[in-house]
Amino acid sequence: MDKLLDILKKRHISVTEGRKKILELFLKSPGALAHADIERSTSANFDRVTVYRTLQTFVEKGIIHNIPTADNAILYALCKDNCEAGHHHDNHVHFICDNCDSTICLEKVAVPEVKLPKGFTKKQTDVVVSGICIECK
Amino acid sequence: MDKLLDILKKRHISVTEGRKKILELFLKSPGALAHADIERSTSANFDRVTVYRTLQTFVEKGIIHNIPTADNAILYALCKDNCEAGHHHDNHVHFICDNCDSTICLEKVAVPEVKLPKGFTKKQTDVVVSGICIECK
DNA sequence: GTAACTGCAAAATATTTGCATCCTT
DNA sequence: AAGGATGCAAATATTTTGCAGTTAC
Repeated sequence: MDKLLDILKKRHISVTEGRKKILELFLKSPGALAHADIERSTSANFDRVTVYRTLQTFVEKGIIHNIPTADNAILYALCKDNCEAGHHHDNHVHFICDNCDSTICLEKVAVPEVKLPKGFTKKQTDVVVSGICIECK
Repeated sequence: MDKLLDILKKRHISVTEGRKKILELFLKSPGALAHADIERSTSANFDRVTVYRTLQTFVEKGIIHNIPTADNAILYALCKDNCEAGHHHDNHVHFICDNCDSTICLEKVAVPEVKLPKGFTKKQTDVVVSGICIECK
Protein backbone atom coordinates (compact mmCIF):
# COMPACT_ATOMS: atom_id res chain seq x y z
CA MET A 1 0.00 0.00 0.00
CA ASP A 2 2.73 2.41 -0.90
CA LYS A 3 0.84 5.42 -2.10
CA LEU A 4 3.84 6.76 -3.96
CA LEU A 5 4.34 3.68 -6.07
CA ASP A 6 0.66 3.39 -6.58
CA ILE A 7 0.37 6.84 -8.06
CA LEU A 8 3.29 6.38 -10.37
CA LYS A 9 2.41 2.91 -11.54
CA LYS A 10 -1.14 3.86 -12.26
CA ARG A 11 0.23 6.30 -14.83
CA HIS A 12 2.58 3.76 -16.32
CA ILE A 13 5.65 5.84 -15.84
CA SER A 14 8.84 4.41 -14.47
CA VAL A 15 9.56 4.73 -10.80
CA THR A 16 12.78 6.62 -10.21
CA GLU A 17 14.43 8.24 -7.24
CA GLY A 18 13.71 11.71 -8.52
CA ARG A 19 10.05 11.11 -9.11
CA LYS A 20 9.59 9.44 -5.77
CA LYS A 21 11.26 12.26 -3.88
CA ILE A 22 9.40 15.01 -5.66
CA LEU A 23 6.09 13.26 -5.37
CA GLU A 24 6.77 12.69 -1.69
CA LEU A 25 7.28 16.41 -1.28
CA PHE A 26 3.85 17.04 -2.67
CA LEU A 27 2.27 14.43 -0.44
CA LYS A 28 3.93 15.88 2.62
CA SER A 29 3.43 19.52 1.87
CA PRO A 30 0.36 21.28 3.18
CA GLY A 31 -0.34 23.06 -0.04
CA ALA A 32 0.90 23.90 -3.45
CA LEU A 33 4.55 24.14 -4.37
CA ALA A 34 6.43 26.45 -6.64
CA HIS A 35 9.21 25.21 -8.84
CA ALA A 36 11.66 27.01 -6.59
CA ASP A 37 10.32 25.29 -3.48
CA ILE A 38 11.18 21.95 -4.95
CA GLU A 39 14.59 23.01 -6.10
CA ARG A 40 15.44 24.39 -2.69
CA SER A 41 14.22 21.36 -0.82
CA THR A 42 17.13 19.64 0.85
CA SER A 43 15.51 16.25 0.66
CA ALA A 44 15.22 16.43 -3.07
CA ASN A 45 18.08 18.32 -4.54
CA PHE A 46 18.29 17.44 -8.16
CA ASP A 47 19.42 19.22 -11.18
CA ARG A 48 17.19 22.12 -12.18
CA VAL A 49 16.55 20.38 -15.42
CA THR A 50 15.31 17.24 -13.77
CA VAL A 51 12.85 19.24 -11.74
CA TYR A 52 11.53 20.89 -14.87
CA ARG A 53 11.16 17.60 -16.64
CA THR A 54 9.62 15.82 -13.71
CA LEU A 55 7.02 18.50 -13.13
CA GLN A 56 6.18 18.51 -16.78
CA THR A 57 5.71 14.75 -16.77
CA PHE A 58 3.54 14.90 -13.67
CA VAL A 59 1.31 17.51 -15.22
CA GLU A 60 0.98 15.54 -18.43
CA LYS A 61 0.06 12.42 -16.53
CA GLY A 62 -2.46 14.18 -14.36
CA ILE A 63 -0.64 13.72 -11.07
CA ILE A 64 -0.36 17.41 -10.42
CA HIS A 65 -1.84 20.48 -12.03
CA ASN A 66 -0.62 24.00 -12.16
CA ILE A 67 -2.27 27.02 -10.70
CA PRO A 68 -1.51 30.26 -12.44
CA THR A 69 -1.43 33.33 -10.24
CA ALA A 70 -1.65 36.95 -11.23
CA ASP A 71 1.81 37.76 -9.98
CA ASN A 72 3.36 35.44 -12.48
CA ALA A 73 4.18 32.69 -10.07
CA ILE A 74 3.20 29.19 -11.06
CA LEU A 75 2.17 26.80 -8.37
CA TYR A 76 1.80 23.08 -8.68
CA ALA A 77 -0.63 21.11 -6.60
CA LEU A 78 -1.49 17.46 -6.26
CA CYS A 79 -4.58 16.27 -7.93
CA LYS A 80 -7.08 14.38 -5.87
CA ASP A 81 -7.34 10.61 -6.15
CA ASN A 82 -10.16 10.73 -8.58
CA CYS A 83 -8.18 12.72 -11.04
CA GLU A 84 -7.57 11.19 -14.38
CA ALA A 85 -4.99 12.50 -16.77
CA GLY A 86 -6.49 15.71 -18.03
CA HIS A 87 -9.35 15.73 -15.54
CA HIS A 88 -8.44 17.51 -12.37
CA HIS A 89 -10.66 18.02 -9.38
CA ASP A 90 -9.01 19.93 -6.65
CA ASN A 91 -10.96 22.17 -4.40
CA HIS A 92 -9.15 23.92 -1.67
CA VAL A 93 -8.17 27.56 -1.50
CA HIS A 94 -4.49 28.35 -1.67
CA PHE A 95 -2.88 31.19 0.16
CA ILE A 96 0.39 32.84 -0.77
CA CYS A 97 2.10 35.09 1.73
CA ASP A 98 3.45 38.27 0.21
CA ASN A 99 6.01 38.44 2.97
CA CYS A 100 7.51 34.99 3.55
CA ASP A 101 6.43 33.72 0.16
CA SER A 102 5.19 30.43 1.47
CA THR A 103 2.15 28.73 0.10
CA ILE A 104 -0.47 27.37 2.42
CA CYS A 105 -3.41 25.20 1.67
CA LEU A 106 -6.49 26.40 3.48
CA GLU A 107 -8.18 23.05 3.82
CA LYS A 108 -11.01 24.55 5.79
CA VAL A 109 -11.84 27.09 3.15
CA ALA A 110 -13.86 25.58 0.37
CA VAL A 111 -13.69 26.86 -3.14
CA PRO A 112 -16.87 28.80 -3.74
CA GLU A 113 -19.17 27.77 -6.53
CA VAL A 114 -18.69 29.85 -9.64
CA LYS A 115 -21.52 30.30 -12.11
CA LEU A 116 -20.33 30.47 -15.67
CA PRO A 117 -22.13 32.11 -18.57
CA LYS A 118 -24.02 29.87 -20.95
CA GLY A 119 -21.84 27.85 -23.26
CA PHE A 120 -18.93 27.45 -20.91
CA THR A 121 -18.13 24.14 -19.31
CA LYS A 122 -16.32 24.13 -16.02
CA LYS A 123 -13.78 21.51 -15.29
CA GLN A 124 -11.72 22.98 -12.52
CA THR A 125 -11.70 26.04 -10.29
CA ASP A 126 -8.58 27.38 -8.61
CA VAL A 127 -8.67 30.09 -6.01
CA VAL A 128 -5.46 31.75 -4.89
CA VAL A 129 -5.56 34.39 -2.19
CA SER A 130 -2.51 36.48 -1.45
CA GLY A 131 -1.75 38.63 1.56
CA ILE A 132 -0.04 38.19 4.91
CA CYS A 133 -0.06 34.81 6.56
CA ILE A 134 -0.53 34.00 10.21
CA GLU A 135 3.18 33.55 10.78
CA CYS A 136 4.16 36.92 9.41
CA LYS A 137 1.35 38.83 11.02
CA MET B 1 -12.08 64.34 -24.92
CA ASP B 2 -8.94 62.46 -25.68
CA LYS B 3 -9.46 59.25 -23.83
CA LEU B 4 -5.78 58.49 -23.83
CA LEU B 5 -4.76 61.69 -22.12
CA ASP B 6 -7.66 61.42 -19.78
CA ILE B 7 -6.60 58.02 -18.53
CA LEU B 8 -3.03 59.04 -18.00
CA LYS B 9 -3.75 62.37 -16.39
CA LYS B 10 -6.22 60.87 -13.99
CA ARG B 11 -3.34 58.82 -12.60
CA HIS B 12 -1.02 61.78 -12.42
CA ILE B 13 1.68 60.19 -14.46
CA SER B 14 3.42 62.07 -17.19
CA VAL B 15 2.24 61.73 -20.74
CA THR B 16 4.97 60.36 -22.95
CA GLU B 17 5.12 58.93 -26.43
CA GLY B 18 5.70 55.45 -25.12
CA ARG B 19 2.81 55.47 -22.75
CA LYS B 20 0.46 56.89 -25.30
CA LYS B 21 1.36 54.31 -27.91
CA ILE B 22 1.14 51.36 -25.58
CA LEU B 23 -2.09 52.52 -24.06
CA GLU B 24 -3.47 53.05 -27.53
CA LEU B 25 -2.66 49.44 -28.33
CA PHE B 26 -4.75 48.31 -25.41
CA LEU B 27 -7.65 50.54 -26.35
CA LYS B 28 -7.61 49.24 -29.89
CA SER B 29 -7.13 45.59 -29.13
CA PRO B 30 -10.19 43.47 -28.54
CA GLY B 31 -8.70 41.46 -25.72
CA ALA B 32 -5.68 40.98 -23.59
CA LEU B 33 -2.12 41.48 -24.74
CA ALA B 34 1.04 39.65 -23.91
CA HIS B 35 4.29 41.43 -23.35
CA ALA B 36 5.53 40.00 -26.61
CA ASP B 37 2.54 41.38 -28.52
CA ILE B 38 3.46 44.85 -27.46
CA GLU B 39 7.10 44.42 -28.22
CA ARG B 40 6.36 43.12 -31.68
CA SER B 41 3.87 45.81 -32.52
CA THR B 42 5.20 47.91 -35.32
CA SER B 43 3.41 51.00 -34.14
CA ALA B 44 5.06 50.89 -30.80
CA ASN B 45 8.51 49.54 -31.07
CA PHE B 46 10.37 50.56 -27.98
CA ASP B 47 13.12 49.07 -26.04
CA ARG B 48 12.18 45.89 -24.21
CA VAL B 49 12.98 47.60 -20.99
CA THR B 50 10.63 50.45 -21.65
CA VAL B 51 7.83 48.02 -22.28
CA TYR B 52 8.52 46.27 -19.01
CA ARG B 53 8.59 49.51 -17.12
CA THR B 54 5.52 50.92 -18.80
CA LEU B 55 3.47 47.83 -18.13
CA GLN B 56 4.61 47.83 -14.56
CA THR B 57 3.60 51.44 -14.14
CA PHE B 58 0.24 50.81 -15.72
CA VAL B 59 -0.42 47.92 -13.37
CA GLU B 60 0.62 49.96 -10.37
CA LYS B 61 -1.62 52.81 -11.37
CA GLY B 62 -4.55 50.56 -12.02
CA ILE B 63 -4.77 51.14 -15.76
CA ILE B 64 -4.26 47.52 -16.65
CA HIS B 65 -4.22 44.29 -14.70
CA ASN B 66 -2.57 41.02 -15.43
CA ILE B 67 -4.28 37.78 -16.15
CA PRO B 68 -2.84 34.48 -15.07
CA THR B 69 -2.68 31.85 -17.77
CA ALA B 70 -2.07 28.16 -17.61
CA ASP B 71 0.78 28.14 -20.04
CA ASN B 72 2.89 30.52 -18.05
CA ALA B 73 2.41 33.47 -20.35
CA ILE B 74 1.33 36.71 -18.76
CA LEU B 75 -1.44 38.65 -20.32
CA TYR B 76 -2.38 42.23 -19.59
CA ALA B 77 -5.83 43.67 -19.98
CA LEU B 78 -7.34 47.09 -19.52
CA CYS B 79 -9.02 47.71 -16.23
CA LYS B 80 -12.50 49.05 -16.09
CA ASP B 81 -13.08 52.70 -15.32
CA ASN B 82 -13.65 52.24 -11.65
CA CYS B 83 -10.20 50.90 -10.92
CA GLU B 84 -8.09 52.89 -8.55
CA ALA B 85 -4.36 52.58 -8.17
CA GLY B 86 -3.67 49.58 -6.00
CA HIS B 87 -7.32 48.70 -5.76
CA HIS B 88 -8.42 46.70 -8.69
CA HIS B 89 -12.13 46.53 -8.65
CA ASP B 90 -12.21 44.65 -11.86
CA ASN B 91 -11.97 41.53 -9.83
CA HIS B 92 -13.61 39.15 -12.16
CA VAL B 93 -13.13 35.48 -12.83
CA HIS B 94 -10.76 34.37 -15.53
CA PHE B 95 -11.44 31.40 -17.70
CA ILE B 96 -8.86 29.30 -19.49
CA CYS B 97 -9.99 26.96 -22.21
CA ASP B 98 -8.40 23.54 -22.07
CA ASN B 99 -8.94 23.14 -25.76
CA CYS B 100 -8.00 26.35 -27.54
CA ASP B 101 -5.91 27.60 -24.64
CA SER B 102 -7.29 31.09 -24.79
CA THR B 103 -7.83 33.15 -21.71
CA ILE B 104 -11.09 35.00 -21.29
CA CYS B 105 -12.12 37.62 -18.76
CA LEU B 106 -15.57 36.79 -17.47
CA GLU B 107 -16.49 40.35 -16.70
CA LYS B 108 -19.91 39.38 -15.54
CA VAL B 109 -18.71 36.84 -13.04
CA ALA B 110 -17.56 38.42 -9.80
CA VAL B 111 -14.92 36.89 -7.61
CA PRO B 112 -16.70 35.34 -4.66
CA GLU B 113 -15.82 36.50 -1.17
CA VAL B 114 -13.40 34.16 0.55
CA LYS B 115 -13.34 33.94 4.33
CA LEU B 116 -9.87 33.42 5.69
CA PRO B 117 -8.99 31.82 9.01
CA LYS B 118 -8.02 34.13 11.87
CA GLY B 119 -4.61 35.71 11.50
CA PHE B 120 -4.56 35.88 7.75
CA THR B 121 -4.85 39.15 5.89
CA LYS B 122 -6.24 39.12 2.40
CA LYS B 123 -4.90 41.41 -0.24
CA GLN B 124 -5.91 39.83 -3.49
CA THR B 125 -7.99 36.94 -4.72
CA ASP B 126 -7.47 35.22 -8.04
CA VAL B 127 -10.01 32.84 -9.41
CA VAL B 128 -9.15 30.81 -12.47
CA VAL B 129 -11.67 28.44 -13.94
CA SER B 130 -10.66 26.02 -16.63
CA GLY B 131 -12.77 23.98 -18.96
CA ILE B 132 -14.22 24.36 -22.41
CA CYS B 133 -15.04 27.81 -23.68
CA ILE B 134 -18.03 28.87 -25.68
CA GLU B 135 -16.11 28.82 -28.95
CA CYS B 136 -14.89 25.27 -28.58
CA LYS B 137 -18.11 23.86 -27.28
C1' DG C 1 15.09 73.65 -13.78
C1' DT C 2 13.83 69.42 -11.77
C1' DA C 3 11.96 65.17 -11.66
C1' DA C 4 10.66 61.62 -14.31
C1' DC C 5 11.14 58.71 -18.54
C1' DT C 6 13.95 56.33 -22.02
C1' DG C 7 17.56 53.66 -24.31
C1' DC C 8 21.59 51.10 -24.10
C1' DA C 9 24.57 47.85 -21.97
C1' DA C 10 25.08 44.37 -18.95
C1' DA C 11 23.91 41.54 -15.06
C1' DA C 12 20.92 38.29 -13.05
C1' DT C 13 17.27 34.68 -13.73
C1' DA C 14 14.72 31.35 -15.84
C1' DT C 15 13.91 27.81 -19.29
C1' DT C 16 15.15 24.66 -23.05
C1' DT C 17 18.05 21.48 -25.71
C1' DG C 18 21.71 18.03 -26.90
C1' DC C 19 24.22 14.39 -25.60
C1' DA C 20 26.60 10.90 -22.96
C1' DT C 21 25.70 7.96 -19.05
C1' DC C 22 22.96 5.48 -15.82
C1' DC C 23 18.72 3.32 -14.18
C1' DT C 24 14.16 0.89 -14.65
C1' DT C 25 11.62 -2.65 -16.48
C1' DA D 1 18.99 -5.46 -23.72
C1' DA D 2 16.11 -1.34 -24.79
C1' DG D 3 13.92 2.62 -23.67
C1' DG D 4 13.53 6.05 -20.70
C1' DA D 5 15.49 9.21 -17.03
C1' DT D 6 19.23 11.98 -15.34
C1' DG D 7 23.18 15.23 -15.09
C1' DC D 8 26.05 18.35 -17.17
C1' DA D 9 27.12 21.91 -20.36
C1' DA D 10 25.57 25.25 -23.11
C1' DA D 11 22.23 27.68 -25.87
C1' DT D 12 17.99 30.67 -25.38
C1' DA D 13 14.86 33.49 -23.36
C1' DT D 14 13.25 36.53 -19.84
C1' DT D 15 13.53 40.08 -16.44
C1' DT D 16 16.11 43.44 -13.68
C1' DT D 17 19.47 47.09 -12.75
C1' DG D 18 22.65 51.12 -13.44
C1' DC D 19 23.64 55.02 -15.71
C1' DA D 20 23.78 58.75 -19.02
C1' DG D 21 21.01 61.38 -22.05
C1' DT D 22 16.34 63.23 -23.08
C1' DT D 23 11.68 64.78 -22.29
C1' DA D 24 7.49 66.39 -19.72
C1' DC D 25 5.64 69.77 -16.79
